[in-house]
Amino acid sequence: MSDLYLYNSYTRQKEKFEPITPGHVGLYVCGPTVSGESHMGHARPYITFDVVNRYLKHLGYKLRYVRNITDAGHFEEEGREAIDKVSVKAQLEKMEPMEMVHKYTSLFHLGMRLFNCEEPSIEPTATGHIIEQINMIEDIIKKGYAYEVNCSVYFDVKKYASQYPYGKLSGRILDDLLENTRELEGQQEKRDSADFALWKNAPPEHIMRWKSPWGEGFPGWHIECSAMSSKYLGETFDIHGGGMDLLFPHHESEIAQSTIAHGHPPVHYWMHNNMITINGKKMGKSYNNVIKLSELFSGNHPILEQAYHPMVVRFYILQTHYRSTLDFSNEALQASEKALRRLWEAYEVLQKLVAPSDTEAIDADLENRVITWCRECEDFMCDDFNTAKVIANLFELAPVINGIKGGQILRNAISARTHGLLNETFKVFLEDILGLKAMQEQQTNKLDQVLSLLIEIRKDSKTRKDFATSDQIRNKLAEAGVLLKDEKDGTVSYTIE
RNA sequence: GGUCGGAUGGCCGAGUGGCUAGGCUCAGCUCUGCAAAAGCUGCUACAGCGGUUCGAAUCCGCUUUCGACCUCCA
Repeated sequence: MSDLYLYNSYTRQKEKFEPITPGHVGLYVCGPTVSGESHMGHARPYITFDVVNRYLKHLGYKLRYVRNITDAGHFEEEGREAIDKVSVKAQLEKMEPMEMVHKYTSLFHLGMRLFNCEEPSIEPTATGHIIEQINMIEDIIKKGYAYEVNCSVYFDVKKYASQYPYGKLSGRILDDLLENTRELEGQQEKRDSADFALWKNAPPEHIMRWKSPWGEGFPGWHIECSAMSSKYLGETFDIHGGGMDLLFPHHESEIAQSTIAHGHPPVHYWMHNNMITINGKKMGKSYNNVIKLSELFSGNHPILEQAYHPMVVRFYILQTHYRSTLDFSNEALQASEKALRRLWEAYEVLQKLVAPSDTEAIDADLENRVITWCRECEDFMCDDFNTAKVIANLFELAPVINGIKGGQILRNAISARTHGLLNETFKVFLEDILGLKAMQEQQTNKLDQVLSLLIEIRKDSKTRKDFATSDQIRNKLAEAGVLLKDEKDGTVSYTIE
């Protein structure tokens, strides 16, 4: 097993990954809040950690990957806030909470499937773990680090900070937080502004509510992840992932809660992906600049010049290192589309290439370069999941593949063994690890027969030098999105856009 | 205001001391009936100013500038 190094947000440096139990990894990733449709920004962590999940498996680890669904708390469907406050009647007309949660969970799952993200091992919901959360809160109260006020429970940050390194993960200083003069709801109840809610009393109009030792209410913002991660991964687990914007207060609070409840910090390695920006600004609900996944895939959004295939978006995200910001633009996405298409075609060419018969390479220099490019992919992934460099190397290999096919490079320039390595590298890295797949479905036999006929007719007319007919066939098919390619060997292939 | 992180060629985007990132665009060439695709060639950048060093995009300082977090937020 190669040594994997990953950047730990907690220590702010790359560290060698050492699992708690040899051969096993516990991975927890903060999942979506299903009060609205996922947008492009949400895609980043799920794709990033899908690759982490895939790569850890590739390294031979047995993985338990837990990603929660936040379906509880103080949320309302997007765009409905105003209506909610207008009247009780409006409330009767709107969806049941369960209905809304179901709708957006389904949409989220659809998005994940389109992105070719593997399913987590466990996908626990917050509403399914109210009891676990209540138990944990009771435990924290018992230990003296939480207090009840007006049927709500708050975590005593000041007390915690006097004994534990509160703020270390997010680089926060407690005194600064205490000086915070912002006026927030429920602030008066807290002993200190830095305290956070473990349980909140539900006002009469609040639709999601559960009985608890402190009255009817709902869990606080951070407790679900602590309760569910410890339930399924243990009190201490290997990797916790999420977006950088969750560093504070979410993950900082998770550490505090779990540390009190269990007596030790919950996580060995914290991983955070950076944001997707648009015009330099973070894409987010509060900025009103989101592009929803359905809009992205349909092109139905004023900013979008076209629709983008999920694989293009995935590829676009993986072309950048996960800890860098990634700025959205049509230009960048279109460039990714072309790049992916070229890379994928090279992969398909490679699969059809006849392996060289010789065990000796004619071109020793090329042989060595190919071997190096292939081998480096593993090193790049082991260096904090550098997918950008992996992709760059695959692009180094693409001209070799195309060159062999086109005859510019001799078939025996590389050895049979290296040809095998090349095949293996593309399969493993492109498909298994980066999780990319073909952008179009396999063509049906019928369509293939129809196209074969047209290709045949075109070939005849070309032989007769009737270029008007042959060009008409090619142009009309192109208009329909079927591109014909005259290959060097006289055959004709087609691709469908 | 506090904390943290960026500023790389036409665009996107890797890269922590010397060695080519890569992609897209653009130009030329090869192949082709023409095209497309593919291949080859060309395009040499690191915000600014100082400093350290034999040598810096890469280390240090300052300046300018953008952003994230500090509130729900992937």
